[in-house]
Amino acid sequence: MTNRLSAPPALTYNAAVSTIQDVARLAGVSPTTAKRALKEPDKLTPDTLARVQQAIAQLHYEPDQRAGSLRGGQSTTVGLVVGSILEPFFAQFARTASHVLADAGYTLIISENEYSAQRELQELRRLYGLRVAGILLRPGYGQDSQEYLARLRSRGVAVTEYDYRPPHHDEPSVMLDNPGAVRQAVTHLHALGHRRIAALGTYHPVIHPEERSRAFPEVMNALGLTVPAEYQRVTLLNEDTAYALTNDLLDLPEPPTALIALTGTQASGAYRALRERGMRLPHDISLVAFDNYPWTSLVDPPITVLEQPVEAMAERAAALMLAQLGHGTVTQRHVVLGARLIERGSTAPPARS
Amino acid sequence: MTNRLSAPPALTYNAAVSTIQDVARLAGVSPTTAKRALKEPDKLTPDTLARVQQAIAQLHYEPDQRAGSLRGGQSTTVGLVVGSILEPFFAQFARTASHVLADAGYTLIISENEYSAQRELQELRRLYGLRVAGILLRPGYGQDSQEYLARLRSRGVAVTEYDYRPPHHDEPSVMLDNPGAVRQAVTHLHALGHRRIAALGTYHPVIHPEERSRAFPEVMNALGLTVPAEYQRVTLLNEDTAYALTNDLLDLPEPPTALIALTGTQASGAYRALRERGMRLPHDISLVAFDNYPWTSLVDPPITVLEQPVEAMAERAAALMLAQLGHGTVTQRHVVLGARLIERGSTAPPARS
DNA sequence: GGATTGAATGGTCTCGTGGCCATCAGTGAA
DNA sequence: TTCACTGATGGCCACGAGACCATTCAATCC
Repeated sequence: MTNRLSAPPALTYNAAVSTIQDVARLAGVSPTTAKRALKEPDKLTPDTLARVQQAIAQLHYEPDQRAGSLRGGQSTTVGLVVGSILEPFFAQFARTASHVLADAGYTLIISENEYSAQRELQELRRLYGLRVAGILLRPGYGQDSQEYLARLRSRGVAVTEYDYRPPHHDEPSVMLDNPGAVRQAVTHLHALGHRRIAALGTYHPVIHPEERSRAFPEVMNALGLTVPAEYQRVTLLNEDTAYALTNDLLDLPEPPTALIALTGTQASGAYRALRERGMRLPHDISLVAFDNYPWTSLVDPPITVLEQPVEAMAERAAALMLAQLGHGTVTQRHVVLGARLIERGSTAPPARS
Repeated sequence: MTNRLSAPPALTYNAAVSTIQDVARLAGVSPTTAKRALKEPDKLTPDTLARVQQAIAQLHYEPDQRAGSLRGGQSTTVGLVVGSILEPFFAQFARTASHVLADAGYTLIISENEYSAQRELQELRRLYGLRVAGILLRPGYGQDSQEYLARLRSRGVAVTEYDYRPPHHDEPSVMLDNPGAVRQAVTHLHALGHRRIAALGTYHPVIHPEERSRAFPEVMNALGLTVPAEYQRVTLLNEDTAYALTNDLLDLPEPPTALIALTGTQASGAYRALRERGMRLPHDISLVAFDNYPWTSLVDPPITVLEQPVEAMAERAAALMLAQLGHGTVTQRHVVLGARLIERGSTAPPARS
């Protein structure tokens, strides 16, 4: 079991790869005719067609997509840039988009920017190197790649954005109705009697002008409530910062009676903090989480969540992409879909203190 | 906002795409020289090199990988076939493998077989259509694609298997030490005093000869324990069947005092069943789960798990792949890595009944 | 001083497919 | 009979980069 692996003898192997030329030779026709057996079979005599098909079957011929796309035409690959494939939102999005694109003959190439501008640029470069026909992008993480993206567009790469829409962008896009979702959460908590509500998000107006964080104070104000300044901390969107922020919020002299986690990842961090402090849901505090992640219905009590229509979002995004690639048309350039509030056990009226 | 999307005017756009020819023309050298500026810069006069680099920068030239790989050489893409990208094991595997391969200049194309033989064949075809240099495969789901896989190999596609190794396969492979992992779980429970232990797996000897299910009775026997026939039900590996099977096991006259879930997905189904029945862990029953999934440390009590070294597995698999593609060598064709038992709150001595 | 060497650069062909035009045989109408 | 037309098939070139060989020119050696 200690054999050395080395490069396979390419020549020997490649000899077994058959091309349309081989098919043509075996069938006794020209390459052009052989090709037509695949693309325009009705242009051939039934007899010729059968002969070519027989040759194709015998040689197990399968066209080389690289060569096909090289000659002027579009390539059959589409890139998908996600934040992290470990995140169920992105994984589900990738799966659904992949299905829709596969039905139209495209292959999805998934790449992660890992929430880093540098990585994003790197991944966009890689995708362009493969000459993808289009890119489905979750923008906003890598500010620096704006310029590069513009260049890609000018080179005929179709771009569709999802989940976030940067200001001044006019790419076709698919978005969640973030203000509406936040409103649902706040209204739900407000109706239960909560007044001191905090949202775990990022409030930085420039670096990451995240729609949900921006909407939260506005929605609160509309209900006659204010968000104390100490509830609005600028943080990143990951699990650890949500954990830390939750602890900080609960250490305040006037801690919130209800928490809204603006992403599924933050919900996980918040939940961990609550559990470690021995707080009981919903008695000691109420929690609403974005994203209907599997664990939210596994814990006790299950968490009240705002479910994003991930599959619908991916389907619409893929359709927008396909339209740009010349497959079908769509009427709406900018799609906005609503979230669904699923009431479970983590929300209840606040305890009387 | 109701503009119609259609195909971009390809000609206009393509005019903006620059090739090595354009670079050469702008720099006033031949295409060959221009190419050398990228591949063998030390072969050029500093003056010439600078001129070409200036042209490259000005035109934002980036090589077309398709064209490069078409000419005899290997392509720079590698396919990864996973069961489901929603499964954290696969997602983590994909991420790590992607990193390792990217460092060697390869792009990973992820595709899901969704545990279906038909889908797997379809995906393998698609990958071959793109002429990937190699395929990282979780085999065993699609029995039918064996033949196709052999054909791919004979066409020079490198194949590396992970997570499961079908009998009579000699592909380079990376496996978990499944018997050893099962032994760790059983030994742990045995030491706590458990005797009636059940494992959620699939015991079918032909359809899916899964190593873990096969190892379980053997490990039990080695400890002088037997597995009752009614504990060994043939099931699929998904969440719902694990849920149903758990309920069935607990309805038996002599229910197990400890459960081992042989996959992370089955653990989730089992946990759901236990919680719905109001059973308290670890008082009423003990639970050990394969895979250290995020939710297992989020629930109360956290679950005792067998952690797979996913990143190490992916790194080794990617290294095996790279070795076959001629990048570096490895000494071990078949890698087996051990699991780590993480004792948490879901296991304890059985209650005296 | 002519031959030799080697560095620097250029020319040409190839990969597998798609697009376009050419060819050829057969058919029907003027 | 001839011509226009159509259906079936073939020839040729382009796509963009890489491999390999050819060429040029200057420096060096005997």
